[in-house]
Amino acid sequence: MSKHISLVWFRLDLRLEDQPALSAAVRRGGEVIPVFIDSPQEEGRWAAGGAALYWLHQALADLEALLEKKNSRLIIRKGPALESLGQLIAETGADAVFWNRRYEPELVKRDSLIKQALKNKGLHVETFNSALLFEPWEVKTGSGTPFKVFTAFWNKCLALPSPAEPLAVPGKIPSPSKWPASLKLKDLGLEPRIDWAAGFRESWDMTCGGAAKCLKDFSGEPLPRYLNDRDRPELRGTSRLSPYLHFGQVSVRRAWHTIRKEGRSSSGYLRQLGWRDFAHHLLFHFPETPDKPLREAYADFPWKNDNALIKAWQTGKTGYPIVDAGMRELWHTGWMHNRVRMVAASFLVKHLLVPWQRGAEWFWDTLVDADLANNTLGWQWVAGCGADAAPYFRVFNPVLQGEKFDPEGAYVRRWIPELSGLGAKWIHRPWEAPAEILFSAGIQLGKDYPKPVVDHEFARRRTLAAYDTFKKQKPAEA
DNA sequence: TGAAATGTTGGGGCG
DNA sequence: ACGCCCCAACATTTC
Repeated sequence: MSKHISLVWFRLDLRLEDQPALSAAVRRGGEVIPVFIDSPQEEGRWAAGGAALYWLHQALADLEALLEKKNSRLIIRKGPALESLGQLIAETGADAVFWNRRYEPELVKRDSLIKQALKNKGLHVETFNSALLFEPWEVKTGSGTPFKVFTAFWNKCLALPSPAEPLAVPGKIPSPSKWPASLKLKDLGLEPRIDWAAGFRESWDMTCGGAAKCLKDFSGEPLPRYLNDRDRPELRGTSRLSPYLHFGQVSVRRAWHTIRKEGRSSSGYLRQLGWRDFAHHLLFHFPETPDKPLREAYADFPWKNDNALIKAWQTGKTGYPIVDAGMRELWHTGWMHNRVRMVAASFLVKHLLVPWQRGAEWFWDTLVDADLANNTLGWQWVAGCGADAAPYFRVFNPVLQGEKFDPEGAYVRRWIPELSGLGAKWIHRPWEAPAEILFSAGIQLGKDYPKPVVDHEFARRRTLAAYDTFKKQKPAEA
C-alpha cells in the first residue's frame, strides 16, 4: 500500500496554530501539501473587496514564510476550486483533502458539491471548524429552530461545552518528494496597481505574529477597562482583532481561552466574540440576508438613492464631524471604531435614507475586516430590518454621540485636521459656532469643512415619518 | 448597542 | 409660615 498524500486547502484559516485541517493531515501520516486556491468568481457578488484583498496578500505572504520555516510550502493555484483540486490530485497522487469550513451561502453550496465530488472519486475528505466557537447548527432553540435574538443565543452557547483548547502548531509538516507547480503570490494580483495602502501598513502588522501581539496586548491592560473604554474611539479600548479573526490569523478558540483566563473582567469581550458567532449563525440559517432584509417587509421601505449624498458620506464630507472622522479613519486605515461604525451607518440609513445595502457594499470594499456575516448583521441591525435589530425609530443624533463618546474631540481632530482649531464645545457642531470662533480657528464653513448635508432635526422627522407611512402600508410585518 | 417629549418631584425664591 | 411658581433633575413614555 502506497503512503498517504494529503492536500490541506487553506481558506480563511491562514495560520499554523489551532489549524484543525492541517493538524489532521499531519496526524494522518504521509506527505502534506498546503494549498491556496484563488477563485473569487465562486464567491459571487461578495467576493473580497479591495481592502480585504490587500490584507489577504500580506496574510498569504506571511503563511508562505511560516510554512517555509517548517520546510514546507504553500502551493498557489487560481481557478475554479474543484478543477484546481482535481488537477493537484492528478499531479500529486493525493488521496485525501482536508479543509476548514466556511459559512458564506455561495461557499457552503460550492464546498458541499466539492466534497461529494471528491468522495465519489474515492478520496478521503474531512472538514473542520476553525472559525467559530460554536457551529451554527449546534445552537438551537428548544423547538429546534435557529435563534433570532442574541441574548437567548448566547445563553444557550454558554450552556454548551466550552470550545476546545487550541491545537498546537504541528512539529513537522512532512514534505512531498516532489512539489507540484505553484503560481507566485504576486501572480494573483491581489495588491492594487496604484499603491493606496500606505495607511494600512502604518496601522497594521498583517501577520500571524501581529495577530498574536494584538491579542496579547489587548488581554493585558485594556481588557479590564473594556466595558468602559470600548465606546471611546480615541482610545485603544477595543481589541482590533477583527481582521485577524476574519482571515484566521488568530484562532477564535485561542482568543476565547486567552481572554477567559483573565477572569471575571473578560465576559464583556467574550460576549462580543459571541456576536461574531451569532452573525455566522444567522448567515448560515438565513442565507438571503446579505442582499435582502430578514424582515421581508423592509424590502419595500421608501429608500432614496442620492448619489451625491452617498459620495459625501463615503468621502467623509457630510458636515457631521463624528461621521466624517469615522469615514476617513476607514479610508485611511481600512478599519473604523465600532461605536463610530454604528453612528456612521445609522447616518447613511436614517439621515440620508440610503438603502443599507449601499452602505454594506462600501464597507465591504473598504474594511480590512470585511466579513459577510458581521457586515450583514451590522447593517441590518442599523436599518432595523434584521434579527435583534435596533428599532427603526431609534435614530442616533451624531452630535450627541460625538459629545458623549469623543468628549474632548480628540478623535475628530485626529481625522479632520481642518477642524483641529476648534475646542470641545464646538467641535461636534461647528455650524453652531460663533463666527469669531470659526474665524480664529481658521475655518470657513462650506469651504474648509462642509456645512451639514442635511439638518438633523429635519432628517429625524423625515425618517420617522417614512417609517410611519411604511408601517401603515405593511401592518402585518412591521 | 437612543433621543426627544412629556411627566414628576423637590428645593428655593418670593410675595 | 405658607402657598405659589419656577425650573433643574430625574423618570417615564413615545417615536
